[in-house]
Amino acid sequence: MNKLSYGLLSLLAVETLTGYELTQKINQFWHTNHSAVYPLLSELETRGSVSFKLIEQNGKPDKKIFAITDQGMLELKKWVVADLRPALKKDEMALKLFCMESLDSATIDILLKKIETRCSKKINQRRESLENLKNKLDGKLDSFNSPKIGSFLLIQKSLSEAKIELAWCKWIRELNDKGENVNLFDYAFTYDCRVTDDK
Amino acid sequence: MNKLSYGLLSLLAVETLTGYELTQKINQFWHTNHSAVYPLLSELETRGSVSFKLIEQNGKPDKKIFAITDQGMLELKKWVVADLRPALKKDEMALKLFCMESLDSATIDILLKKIETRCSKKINQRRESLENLKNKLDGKLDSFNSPKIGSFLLIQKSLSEAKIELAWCKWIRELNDKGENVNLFDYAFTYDCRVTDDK
DNA sequence: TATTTCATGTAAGCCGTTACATGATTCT
DNA sequence: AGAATCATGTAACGGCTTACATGAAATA
Repeated sequence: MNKLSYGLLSLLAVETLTGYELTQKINQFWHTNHSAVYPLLSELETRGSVSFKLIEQNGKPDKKIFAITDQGMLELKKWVVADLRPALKKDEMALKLFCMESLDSATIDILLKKIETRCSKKINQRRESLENLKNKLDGKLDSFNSPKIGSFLLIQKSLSEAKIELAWCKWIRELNDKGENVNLFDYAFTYDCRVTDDK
Repeated sequence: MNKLSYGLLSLLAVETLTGYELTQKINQFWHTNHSAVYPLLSELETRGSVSFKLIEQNGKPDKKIFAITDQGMLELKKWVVADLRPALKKDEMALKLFCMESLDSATIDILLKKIETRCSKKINQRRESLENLKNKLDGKLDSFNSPKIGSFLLIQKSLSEAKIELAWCKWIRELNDKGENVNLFDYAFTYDCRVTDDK
C-alpha cells in the first residue's frame, strides 16, 4: 500500500468514481496519471479494500465504478492518524529563479511572465471549481460533516496559494522598479502585507 | 540531463559547492537526497558541464568542490528560457483532509495539529535563513544582480507559503467553532483577508 | 480536419528512495 | 552514551512517466 493507494481510498470515501474520474480528481491535489491509477485499483480490489460495478457501454470501453469497502474504510482511518510524511514539491520555477543574479533582465522577464500565466490559469480553475461546488451543493455547506467539506477546504487552500504566488511575482517586478540604492531587505514586510489584497 | 542536473547547475552558477552542500541547499526548493546527487555530479563532470577541485582531509572523506564551467553556464541559460514544466506537489495532508466528512472531530484535531506543527517549523527555518542571509550580506541587497538575490526571493516565497498554510489551519478551526447553521461559503473571503496578518 | 473527451489497460525504462558502508569529531 | 554533522559513494528495489494500443463522439 503506497501513498497513492490511500489517496484513492480517500476520494472513494466521499463518492463512488471510475478510474478515469479518480485520475482527474486526485490530480488537483496529488500529481499522478492514469497508468499508475488503474493497476493500483486492481490491487485494491484483490485486497478487498474496494469493489466495483461494471457498467457496459457502447462506443467506449466498459466502465468500472469503484466504491470503498468497510475494510478499506478501516485501512483509510488508520492511515489518516499515522505519521504525516513531509510534503514534496518539485517546481522548476524555483531552480530557474535561483540563479537570477547571472541572468539578464529580458530572460527574467520571460520567466516571470510564464510563472504569472501559470498562476492566473490556476486561479481561474480554482474559482470555477468553487462555483461548481456551490452549485452542486445549492450553496449549503455548514459543518465538518457536510458532504464535500474536504474538497471545499482544499480548493480554498490551492486558490490562496496561487494568489500568493502571483502577488509574489508582482512584488519582484516592483522591487526591480525601485532601482538601485534601495535595500531589498526592507521590503520583505511590504510583501507580506500585499498578499492580502483580493482583487 | 534531467531536471535535478539543471538544478545543480543553477546552484553552482551562484557559488562553488561540494556534493554534500548541494544536497542540503537544493532541498530547500527541490526534494532529493545525496544518493541522487553524487552520480549526477559525476555525469556532469564527464560531460564537461562542471569541474571540481579535490581537497584532501583527514578523518573525513576527501572533499570535491564543484564549479560550473562556461559550457555548463550555456546549458543552464538555454534551460531557463525553455518551457516551464508544471510544478508537482505531493502532500499527504491533502489526501488525508479530503475525506474529512467521514472522520470524527478528534481525528481531525490530531491531523490539524500535525499540519500546524509542520508549518511552524518551516516558518522558523525560513526566518533563520533570512537572518543568516542578512548577516552574510551585511544587510545589503539592492538589485537583481546582487549576489544571493534568487535565494532571498525564494526564501520569502517559502516563508509566505508556510504562513498562509498556518492561517488556513486556524481558519478551519474557526469555521468549526461557528457551529452549524452557518454557510461556510460566506467565510471564504474572510480567510483571504486574514492571511495578510503578520505576527 | 484535428484535437479533446471519455475509458481502459500494458510495457519499458528512467528515476528516486532506502539501505548499506565508513569514520572522526562535536554536541546533547 | 548516543545522536548528529561532515563527506563520499554503491546497490537493490519500488514507483512513476512516457509511450503504445483502441475507438466513438463531440468540439474547434
